[in-house]
Amino acid sequence: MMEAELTRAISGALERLGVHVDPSRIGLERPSRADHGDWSSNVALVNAKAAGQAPRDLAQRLADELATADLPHLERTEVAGPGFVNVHLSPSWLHEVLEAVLDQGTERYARHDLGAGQTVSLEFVSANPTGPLHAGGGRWGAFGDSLARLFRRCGYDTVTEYYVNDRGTQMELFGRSLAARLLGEPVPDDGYHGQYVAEWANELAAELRSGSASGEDDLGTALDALGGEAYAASWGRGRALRDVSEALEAMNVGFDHWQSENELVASGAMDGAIGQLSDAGWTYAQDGAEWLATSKFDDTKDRVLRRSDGEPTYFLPDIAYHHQKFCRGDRAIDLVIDVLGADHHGYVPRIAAAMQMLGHPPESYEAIVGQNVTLMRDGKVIELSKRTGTMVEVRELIDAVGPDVARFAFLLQSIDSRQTIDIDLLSAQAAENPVFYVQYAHARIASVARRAEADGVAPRPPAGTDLSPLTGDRELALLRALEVLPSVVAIALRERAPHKVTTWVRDLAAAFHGFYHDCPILHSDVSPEVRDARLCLTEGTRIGLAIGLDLLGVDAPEAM
RNA sequence: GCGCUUGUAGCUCAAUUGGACAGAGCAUCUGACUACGGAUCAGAAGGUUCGGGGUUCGAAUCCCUGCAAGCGCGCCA
Repeated sequence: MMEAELTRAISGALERLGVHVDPSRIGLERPSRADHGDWSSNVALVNAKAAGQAPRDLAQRLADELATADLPHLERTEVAGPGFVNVHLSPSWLHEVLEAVLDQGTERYARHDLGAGQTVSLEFVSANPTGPLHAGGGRWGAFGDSLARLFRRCGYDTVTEYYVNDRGTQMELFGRSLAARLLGEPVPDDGYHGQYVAEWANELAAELRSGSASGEDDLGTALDALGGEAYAASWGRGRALRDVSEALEAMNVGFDHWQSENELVASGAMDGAIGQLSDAGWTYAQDGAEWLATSKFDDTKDRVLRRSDGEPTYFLPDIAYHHQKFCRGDRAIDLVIDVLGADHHGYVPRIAAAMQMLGHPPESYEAIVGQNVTLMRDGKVIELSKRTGTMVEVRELIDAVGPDVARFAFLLQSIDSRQTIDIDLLSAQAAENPVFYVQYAHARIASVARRAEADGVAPRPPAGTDLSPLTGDRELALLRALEVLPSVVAIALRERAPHKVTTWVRDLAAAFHGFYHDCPILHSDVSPEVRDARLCLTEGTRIGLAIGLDLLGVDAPEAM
């Protein structure tokens, strides 16, 4: 808001100086150093050459012109460094920010309409339904879910989805492994060897026994009666999905849509897609297989759609799936996003190519590729292996440290950077996890509110409280932190970087703890005017923390 | 070999995407209210932003190059 007014003022001042700059290209930022003012612009620096003036000269004339402009809260302007124009405002501008925070509350503050009228589909996790979710998968759950929350807060109609690869070789192997365990036979070499397979086989056995009329039939015939390995596979699919969804639910991650590959194929979507591709002339036959000319786009080579034995590769249903994501139900999706691990990045060019062949504009499909998680236990890397069955389940991680610590840990750093999680180290240091620092700030505020209510002073910050007493360094720092939230939300969305919210929420908590330490609120020697203003600031902070923690999918506790 | 991603304090990571003196948390050291919740606060120490060139008012960020790490390069998924 202030930013828009400043842009307008600078633009007007430049016009009066005869320098024409597109308002959208006027750079404005909040300086990191307090003595550089509240806002700073580098327009003079950037446009000096075009204006034919020395940067500092232009800056000085702009600063002078700006000083005479009708700009609310303006205290003074100055030129600094190579040609920055720094703007110093009176604290009243931050008091207005706090008023807006209190007025708009958790629902409306830092909410944008950037995506009004647009729909987005976000797919993430989509781990094969052949076992429990690996702890590394938690990163995609936390990231995808928080990104979806950012999209929603920015006004996008958002659908989250999980693709269930319940068809093909891996499912067959899974069913065979489960059946083998059930019958006490050796698990195939390339099958699933994890401990969970044995446990699930026991569950299946119990179901088979209780389902059979006599209760004594041998398991082999009971299983065969239901469909043998195929039944084991489909039973196992359901068992795995229940496990996965419960684990994600525990981390506060949910999906709007679970898309089964089997159902997709059965619906004829795959045939429709391949028909459309061949009609458009993008397919060709070679060596008995059917190919898609993805190299006509960014892909390095063409890809097989249908093997020479007639079976579709995984790629074909995937195309059909992505194609239909653009038109789920009765509404068109403007943007389809896949969140993928680095081990799948090679897959992006081919699916992007296929989407363009099907008539979707290039910018309507986006792949976010994140780095995988390395899991450690007591300082040693754990390689997950289907063969030996070694893995760490998210469930174990959540059980060990709790959902908030786990989720915060996943969202602590950029998705571009590799993440190492040592489950022992994280457990041992769970109490020092930064999430508690933030939650503690929220709980403290709740505690202050309770105390204030018990004391009968200002049950809640009354509207129209005079905020002008808020001029101390700690108070201003806290106000500044609050002021930034709307742009943090917008930037985090634009950069697809939920971790920026994590960084911000820690900053806000730090500013609050500092304020709380130095600025008594309810002490008897605090005047009612100061007390009320500080109560307002406290409530505003609570709103900011609640918004940030909600975006991160982490609880904002009233007490700890 | 080619491609994608990454390289920042002892460790784990940030850095308003080209801005001013690169910041936090752990870990180390030193301090702080008769507690509105000490799960807090203040201070100290810690840096050739992997090396080398370049672009410009200005580079951790962009370009070139070298080094190192992870991942990918199937009629597997």
